Amino acid sequence: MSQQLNRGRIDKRKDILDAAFSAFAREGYPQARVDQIAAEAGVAKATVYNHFGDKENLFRETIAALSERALARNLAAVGVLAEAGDDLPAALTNVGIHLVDCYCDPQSWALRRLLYAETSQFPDLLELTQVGVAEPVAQALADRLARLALEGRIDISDPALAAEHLTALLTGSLEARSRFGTRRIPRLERKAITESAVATFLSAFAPRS
Amino acid sequence: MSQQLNRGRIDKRKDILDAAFSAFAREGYPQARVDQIAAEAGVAKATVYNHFGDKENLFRETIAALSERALARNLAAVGVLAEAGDDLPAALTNVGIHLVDCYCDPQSWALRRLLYAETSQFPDLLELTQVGVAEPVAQALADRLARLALEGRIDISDPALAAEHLTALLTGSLEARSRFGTRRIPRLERKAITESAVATFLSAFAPRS
Amino acid sequence: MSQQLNRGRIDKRKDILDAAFSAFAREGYPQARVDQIAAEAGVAKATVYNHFGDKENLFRETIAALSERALARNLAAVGVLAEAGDDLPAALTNVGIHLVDCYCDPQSWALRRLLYAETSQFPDLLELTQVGVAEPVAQALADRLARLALEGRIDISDPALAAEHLTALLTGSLEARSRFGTRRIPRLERKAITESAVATFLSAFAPRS
Amino acid sequence: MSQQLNRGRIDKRKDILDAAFSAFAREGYPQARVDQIAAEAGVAKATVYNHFGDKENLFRETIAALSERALARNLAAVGVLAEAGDDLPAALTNVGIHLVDCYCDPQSWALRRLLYAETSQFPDLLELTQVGVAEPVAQALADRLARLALEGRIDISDPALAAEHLTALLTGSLEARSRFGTRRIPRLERKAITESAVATFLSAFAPRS
DNA sequence: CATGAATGAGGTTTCATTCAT
DNA sequence: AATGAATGAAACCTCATTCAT
Repeated sequence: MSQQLNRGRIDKRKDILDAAFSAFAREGYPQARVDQIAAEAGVAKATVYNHFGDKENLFRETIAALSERALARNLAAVGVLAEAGDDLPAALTNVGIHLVDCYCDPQSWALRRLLYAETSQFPDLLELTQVGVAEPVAQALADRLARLALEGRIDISDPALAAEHLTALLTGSLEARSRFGTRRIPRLERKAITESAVATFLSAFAPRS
Repeated sequence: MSQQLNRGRIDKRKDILDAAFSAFAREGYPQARVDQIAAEAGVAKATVYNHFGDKENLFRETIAALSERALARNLAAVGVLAEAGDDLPAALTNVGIHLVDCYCDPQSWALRRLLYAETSQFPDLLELTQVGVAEPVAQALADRLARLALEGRIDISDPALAAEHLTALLTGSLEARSRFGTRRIPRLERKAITESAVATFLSAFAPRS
Repeated sequence: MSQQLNRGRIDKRKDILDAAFSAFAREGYPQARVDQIAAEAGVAKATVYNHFGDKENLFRETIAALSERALARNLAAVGVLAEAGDDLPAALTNVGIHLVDCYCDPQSWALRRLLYAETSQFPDLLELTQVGVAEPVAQALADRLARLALEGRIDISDPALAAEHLTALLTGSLEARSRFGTRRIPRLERKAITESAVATFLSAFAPRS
Repeated sequence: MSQQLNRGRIDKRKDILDAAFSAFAREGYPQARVDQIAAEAGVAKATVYNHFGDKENLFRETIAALSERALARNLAAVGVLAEAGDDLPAALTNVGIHLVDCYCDPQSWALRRLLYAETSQFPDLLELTQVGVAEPVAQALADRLARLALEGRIDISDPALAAEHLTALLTGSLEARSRFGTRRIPRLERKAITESAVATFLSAFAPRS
């Protein structure tokens, strides 16, 4: 079997996953129809079953792929804090904007919606994303804040808590403002949200001179 | 027409709504079966249809009932801030605990999960809860904070923003900690969350003496 | 119980029968809904059952009422031949027009459609209308033609057969032309049909001078 | 793809159509149950839906198949008039018998009953059979009669009208005699009907010597 | 491996009918 | 006698899944 053929197979697998994501995001897990996924992927229904066994497993793999992507994007966002120059508010605002962008990404909303919806049916997926995405990101953010604290640029005793609060301030209003991911928040509004969140955060954690 | 009869009707309607909530919360809208709702309510399937027309409308009315209850509970929680004595941190902690309790109420989680899941199918329900629950509660909290600001006890220029941030700090970590409402957060943990949120909030908005 | 009350009951019964006819004619027997009949009659569904026992019997009584009316109308139509003056073609045309009008009456079409449709389910109704409507009318027409034959004005040996042929010539094209009673045939077209039918009939049965 | 496979598909489709015709003819459209059709065809219910989409379309295709067959049979019947020898009455009687046979064919009755019954629900089917069956047959018969008129063997000025009248005389009494297709008319009776119809027709349209 | 056809299980909804008042 | 509420039976249709090719 030539690489050509393998590529073909892999491509087909990817097509199915893409179609599955699209369908699950649009309709939710129970309402998404395997027929439609197959059609959208341009393959026969049975091919979907050949590749993924059953609908449940197709869902699991779809979620796993989304999680992987979400982790990478969020870590990258947190990473921009590494290059914090002298201007701390600007650096925090910068990372904040990236985090908010991640949070507002359509795929992120789709993932969150699916997790919310299928929490009772697939408790393990929740575990997966908590352990595999949320916690590493929180940890990474806490690490960065700890570094800033060590440098005396902010005054926090519990980096994990500070990270939690920063995240809360950044994302707390997005659910309502984006109507659960239904509405796209304009860039300027996102910027304002971020800036006020960072302002409050710095007010609370600014080092006492 | 005896009161007996009317009572019977009302009770039956309520039984169905209760069973519907239970089923929707447990299985989600698409997976909840009308058969099962009827059985759990102790009525014939057709009776459900006599009262509610179809499954969709039954869902709508279930959500509406939940929203009404959620609004009342949240407004009551915010209301405890009215009796703020001299001890502002204590008063904020008190209201915080009540708000966190509302947020963690199983019915609240069920409502949120259903809204998340059915956002695309029922955009109007989302609107309903935003306008009918979230906004009034945010408004009430902002009003209270404005009063405190007028009294010079906190230093905020934008009460709505302060309310948003307070709420974010209080509830931001609940999603992860309760595993989307799947796990019950112990009272002590809820207290700690509230206290740290209030501490950060006061740090940020304490009046400069 | 005053006559007033009896009248009320009778009226209610008649209302139900009218509504039933309307529904059956519009939807056919299986598709007509008892709910709708009750609603259209302005009574409760149970009242329909109090009066008529069940849907089947309601149908039977509706058909019986229609048949009665159809018989009366058709006999009246044939009756106009009694006053045949000197002008035989005119007299035949006159009776022909009346017969065609009867045949094209919306209620007649409704009755025929219902009988056609429910022939297998209600063979007795068919019998009823054959014996109770079609045969008496055919007989009456045959009698009139026999009288004309005796008077030497037409040359027929078998009056029943002549009646059959006259009826066939008059009504044979109505099914197609009215699209099974769906389309209203204009008066002028009905007149032309009648005249050509009578012309052919007289051509065939004119006495050889 | 072997012929075996294609054959299988076609046969299954035909089986379903046969079963559908049988059920519709027996019970009428609304009372015919898709379950039963599937069972009678020896396939699963879903297979019926795979092939025909829904019950309504299955009905449409059933009617279309019946119409096609009816057209062929009727045109063949009219065709026998082409071979009219010297004996005109015999030729007309011959075609008459064939037309009556067509009319009395159980499938013809079933088709007529279904059309009568579903005229309001499926006006297009009526149109289909009028334009696709009744009119071509009438036209063909009129053509034949026109030819005979040209040859001076009958005296008609309007062939279409003559065809209409001949048809009416032939079929006018069949509805009543066969009890709407419920009773089988014996061959001898059919012969007598035909002969008397032809006799009357010829009486009316015999050329004046 | 990919596919088209087939299927069994099950879900929503409707409707004729009855019961208590 | 009249009604509003309740019900059981059943119908149409869908969908995840398998099988033969």
